[in-house]
Amino acid sequence: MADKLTRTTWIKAAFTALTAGGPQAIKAEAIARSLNVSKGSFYWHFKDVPALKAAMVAHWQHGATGAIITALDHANMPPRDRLYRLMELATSPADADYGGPQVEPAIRDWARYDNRVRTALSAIDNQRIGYVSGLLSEIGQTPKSAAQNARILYAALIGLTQLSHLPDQTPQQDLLNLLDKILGP
Amino acid sequence: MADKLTRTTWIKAAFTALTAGGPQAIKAEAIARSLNVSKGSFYWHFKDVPALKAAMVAHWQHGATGAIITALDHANMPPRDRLYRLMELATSPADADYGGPQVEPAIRDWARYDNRVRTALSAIDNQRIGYVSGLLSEIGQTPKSAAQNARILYAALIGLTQLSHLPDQTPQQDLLNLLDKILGP
DNA sequence: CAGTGTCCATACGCTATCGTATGGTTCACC
DNA sequence: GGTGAACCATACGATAGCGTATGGACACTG
Repeated sequence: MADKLTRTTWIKAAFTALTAGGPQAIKAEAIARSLNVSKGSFYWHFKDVPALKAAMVAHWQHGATGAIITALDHANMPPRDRLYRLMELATSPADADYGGPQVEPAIRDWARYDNRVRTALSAIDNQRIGYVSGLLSEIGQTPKSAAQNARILYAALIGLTQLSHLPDQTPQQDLLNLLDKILGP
Repeated sequence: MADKLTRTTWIKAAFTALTAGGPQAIKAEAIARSLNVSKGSFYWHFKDVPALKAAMVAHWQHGATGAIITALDHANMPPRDRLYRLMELATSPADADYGGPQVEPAIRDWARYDNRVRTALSAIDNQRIGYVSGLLSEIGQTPKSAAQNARILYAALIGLTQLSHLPDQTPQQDLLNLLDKILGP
């Protein structure tokens, strides 16, 4: 607690604030209070609040790229199993590095009101959809239907995550069931 | 322009602000400026800002209930055609009454940080999913798989709406294709 | 034409947040 | 043990938003 803070400490605390209160909760003094320091510390590490936000976007974009996908590529699995595993990992709350289990929805919200975030998120979305589309192509689907099915799978994942507050929700089961429909018998 | 404002005028302007800038953009003075009046007008029509927000939620919840579904129920269609028509209507930007074509995503974001909005949205979500589930049951699906497929369809709809910024996006085509997969041959 | 209610403008105090300026503390290093 | 850099606290002015208080413009009514 008596340690010096680092830039990354501030970024993680900012993500915590983002998931809890939305983009408007990224405020210098509020985050400073959550870290038990004053905002004098903040303005030493960052030029201003926009600089913190830019650092958050860069940090997230960098981390969201490889985490799951690279782990999957190193696993020696056929594409079909890799898809099932991907759906399982995607529905497990493992975004813990960025301040909470619900970082992505908050990012997606943030992107609606901030062009820089939207650009970063679009890049990530395209990359992930492209990856899934590639796996579906390996299985034998045509490029066109592979791309479409990848969009559907990814969209369902996003939607199920947003609906997870509903009672009796099992996003993982639903998603695996959808994958069965898409892969066929 | 010289007309007197009404409560509904304020609510619609507030929805415009919501879709453009998010929940934190619902500010009395800012909306007053967008209406070319002073905030003295606002505090005559509403007790305070939370009262405006409550009125917005009530207004949206009331309108989001029947619009499409009641129109469908009055149409003499078999359940299968009704599902196709529902998917078409749901992907057409017809939320114009609430201040823009992207009200629902903004509401969904807002719900993450406001319990009252979350309650209202959950009710609407459950109602819609229940309706779709009912249609699938009429076709012959078991209650369990009908409920699951309804969740998947609705989740895909939400996700595709959020991904609509991607290039070459045809959410409607993707959704109809998913419906084919769910309905079977 | 006096009275009353509706709708809005203006002015005020209050609080939160921003960014800056300035000084203090701690530690490494010579 | 003196120096300088890293890190943080405190104090300040400026701005924005909230809610209130008060009065003015206007229409309707008797």
